[in-house]
Amino acid sequence: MIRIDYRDGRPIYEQVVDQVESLALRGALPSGSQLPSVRQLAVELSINPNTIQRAYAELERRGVIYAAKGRGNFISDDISVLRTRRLDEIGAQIGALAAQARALGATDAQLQGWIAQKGEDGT
Amino acid sequence: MIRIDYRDGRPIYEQVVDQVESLALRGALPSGSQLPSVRQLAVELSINPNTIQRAYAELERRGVIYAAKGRGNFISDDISVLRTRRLDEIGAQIGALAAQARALGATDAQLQGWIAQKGEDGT
DNA sequence: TAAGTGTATTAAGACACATAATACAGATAA
DNA sequence: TTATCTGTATTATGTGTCTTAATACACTTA
Repeated sequence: MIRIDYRDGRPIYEQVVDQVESLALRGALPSGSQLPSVRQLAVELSINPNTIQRAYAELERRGVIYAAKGRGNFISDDISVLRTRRLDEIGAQIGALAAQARALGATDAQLQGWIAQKGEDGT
Repeated sequence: MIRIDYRDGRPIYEQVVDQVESLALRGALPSGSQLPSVRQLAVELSINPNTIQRAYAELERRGVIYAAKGRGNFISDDISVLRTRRLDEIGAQIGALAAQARALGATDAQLQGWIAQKGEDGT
């Protein structure tokens, strides 16, 4: 379900955070569904439980999951507001990149092409 | 000309690389123009010469500048191909972000709005 | 020759990341 | 109750990156 890429320069705990958040925001992990336990996921991914614990703590800080002592970690309700917040972040990033591109001489047509859907050209 | 932001989590040498590259690709630093010497820029920014040396080495590796032993560092010719390469990178990033946004339910109108020029609404 | 260039090396400290080994408290099923 | 799951906290250790520091050497130019 979750995969670690050791060629990726980012920390392991950050990769776990991003993947769980992505699955939750897309609805692949429904609200209330239980995540693997800290120790279990550590065994699955062959990494240290402390690293999983750090990832889960960050996910709880972001409101993506909640922890129930002795029971486990679960996907939060109110995922929709998190999805809206995430879309705002992506929009800000795209806006900044678009501004950079314009400063380098990119045309509107180029920008349009970059955000066009791929693999759905109707042929 | 170059500024270090210590609240920025990125390494100093990386900030120097990005800023010099940006100035060069925008034409603010014309081809052939001389950069501050390793020691001089280190004094200006109050950082270690080794850190500047590392930044300049990376800029040379990217083809943004070239080093002439005993003379100094200079902006490369052929900046245009670097600009094209950089635009390709930005395009790939925007494309990836756009795909993420669509997966979260973003509409075409939202995507259009994000890449629209800011501060030029003609009012 | 002297002063300024780039370049290379070695050492040290600070910090983040990850691992390892425990320990403790809460929840739950036998 | 007991056993075994859960989350959580702590301390120690190792590794790698970033940065500083102190030199040293080769090249260029006034």
